[in-house]
Amino acid sequence: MIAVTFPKSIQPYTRYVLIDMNLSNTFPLKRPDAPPIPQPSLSRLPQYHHYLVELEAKGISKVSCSVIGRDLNLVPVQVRKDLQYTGIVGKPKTGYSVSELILSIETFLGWNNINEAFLVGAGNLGTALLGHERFSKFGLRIVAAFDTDPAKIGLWIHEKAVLPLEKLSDLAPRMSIHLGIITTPPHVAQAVADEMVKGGIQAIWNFAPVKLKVPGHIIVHNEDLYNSLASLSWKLARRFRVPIQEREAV
Amino acid sequence: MIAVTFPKSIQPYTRYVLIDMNLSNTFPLKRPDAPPIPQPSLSRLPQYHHYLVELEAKGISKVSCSVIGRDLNLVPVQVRKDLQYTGIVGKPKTGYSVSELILSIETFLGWNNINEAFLVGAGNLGTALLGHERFSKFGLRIVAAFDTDPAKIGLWIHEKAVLPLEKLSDLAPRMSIHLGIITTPPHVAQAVADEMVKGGIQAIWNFAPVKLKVPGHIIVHNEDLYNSLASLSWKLARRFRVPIQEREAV
DNA sequence: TAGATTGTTAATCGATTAACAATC
DNA sequence: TAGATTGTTAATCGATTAACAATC
Repeated sequence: MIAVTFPKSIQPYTRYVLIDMNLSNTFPLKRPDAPPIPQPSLSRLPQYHHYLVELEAKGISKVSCSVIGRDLNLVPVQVRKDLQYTGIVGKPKTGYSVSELILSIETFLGWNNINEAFLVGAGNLGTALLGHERFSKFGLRIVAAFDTDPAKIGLWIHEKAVLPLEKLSDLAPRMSIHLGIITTPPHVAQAVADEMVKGGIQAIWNFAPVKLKVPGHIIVHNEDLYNSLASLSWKLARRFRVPIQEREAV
Repeated sequence: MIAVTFPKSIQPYTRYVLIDMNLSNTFPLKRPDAPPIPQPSLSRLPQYHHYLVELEAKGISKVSCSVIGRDLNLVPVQVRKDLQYTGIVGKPKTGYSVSELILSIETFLGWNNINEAFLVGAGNLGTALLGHERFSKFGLRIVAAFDTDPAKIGLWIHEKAVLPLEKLSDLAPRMSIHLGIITTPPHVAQAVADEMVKGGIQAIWNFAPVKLKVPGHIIVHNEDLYNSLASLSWKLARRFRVPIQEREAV
C-alpha cells in the first residue's frame, strides 16, 4: 500500500477519487488537421463585418468587444476570440480600429479576390441569385447561367447569358472557373454536380435539398432551405403546443 | 491531517490529484430550460426525411441506422439518437419502419399542420420563395406578399397578391397569420420586423443580412446567405493559398 | 496610479462518439 | 442459440465562457 496524506481542509462527507495526472494523458498533442477556426466563429464573421461597415459609415473609428457584443448580443470574450482568428490585434483600453478590423475580416475571408462562378438552374431562385449585385462585395461574381430547358437557353437574365448545360464542363476550365452554384430541382442536382466535377470545379454552393456525392477534395456547401424551415416550424409547432407558462422559455 | 491509503498498483512516476466527488457537484440537475433536442439534430431531420421518402418510393419498407448512416455519411449511433428525438421506436435486428419513420419526423417537425405566412419584399428572392410550391409539403404556405414599391403593389406573383406594407399589421391578426418572411433589402428589414411584431406575428424567417431586434418571445430564424458565402469563400481562398500536400486535408 | 480593455489559460457546457447491455 | 440491431450510459471532443494576467 502507498500512504498519502492530505491537509485537514478536505470535506469530511465527500467522496474522493484519484486521477491519473500523467502528463502525456493530460496534454495530448493537438491534431495536425484541426481546423484553424471553428465553423461557428467563421459564420459569425460576416455579422461583425456588416456591423462594422455600419459603424464606419457613422464615422466611428474605434470599437471595443463589449460594444460589439452589446449590439450583436454576444459575450465580449466570444467577440474577441472570433476576431483574433482574423489576425487582428487591438490595444488594451482603446479597443480595435474599425477600418483595420473590416480589412482584416475581408482579407481573412478572401473577399478581396473575386471568385467567378457558374450557376446552374435558371429558375426562380437562380434568377434571384443572378440579380444579387451585392455578392460582388463579398468576393463572388456569377458570370454565366446554365440550364437544360430550351425555352431558357439563349435568354439573358440580369445581363448574364443562359447557356446549355452541356457546355459547362468545357467552358469551366477555359474560363478558369472553380466555383459552381446549383439552383436546380433536387432530382437533377447530382447530375449537375457530376458535370461540374468533370469541368474541374473545386467548390459547389448547393441550394438543392440533396446530399451530393462528390470526390473528397471538392468543397461542398449546402444551403438547404428545408433544413432551416424545419427548425422554424418545429419551434412554431412547439410554441402552440406547450402550456402558456412555458412559452417564454422556448 | 487526514491519512488516505491506496493500493500499490498506482503508477510511481505520475502526478495524482484529489477531486471533490460530492454528489451534488458531480451530478448537477439538468437545466429546466434545456432544449429537448440539440439544434444540429433538428437540422439533420429534414435530410433523413428526404432520404426516407426516396426509400419509400423505391418500395423499401424497413431500414436500419447503419444503412441510413452509410448513405448520408453519418455514424449509425448519431442517426439513432437523432431519430429517437422524434419518439420513434425500432425493433432490434430489423430496424425501423420507413413509413412510420417518415410520419414520426413529419409529426415532430409540425409539418402536418400548415403554417400560413406573409412575405414582405417582392424582389427577386421574394418572387422565388412565392413560387416555391414544394414548401406546402413542409408545413408552409405563403398566402400574400407585401411591398412598399407602388410599381409592385397590385401585382399578382405566382397567384399571390402584392399588397401595400401598411396593411400587414391589420391583416395578420384578422387572418390569424403568425409567421412572417422578410426578403427585403437589409436597411428596411428592421422596420418590417417591427411592423410584423405590431401585427402579432410570432415567428420571423429573415433573409435580410441583419440582426433583428425583436421582443424576446418572437422566434427569429436568420437565413443569411452572406454567412454561408463567408465559409465557402474562406475555404476556397484557403484552398488556393495552402501548399499542395495540405489540400486533401482541408 | 487606477481603470478599462486586450490577450490567454482554465473550466464548463453541450454534442458526438464509443462501449456495452437489451432485445428480437 | 448466434448475430444483428436498438437503446442507453459513459467518454471524448470541440466550442463557449469564466478567470485572470498583461498592457495601455
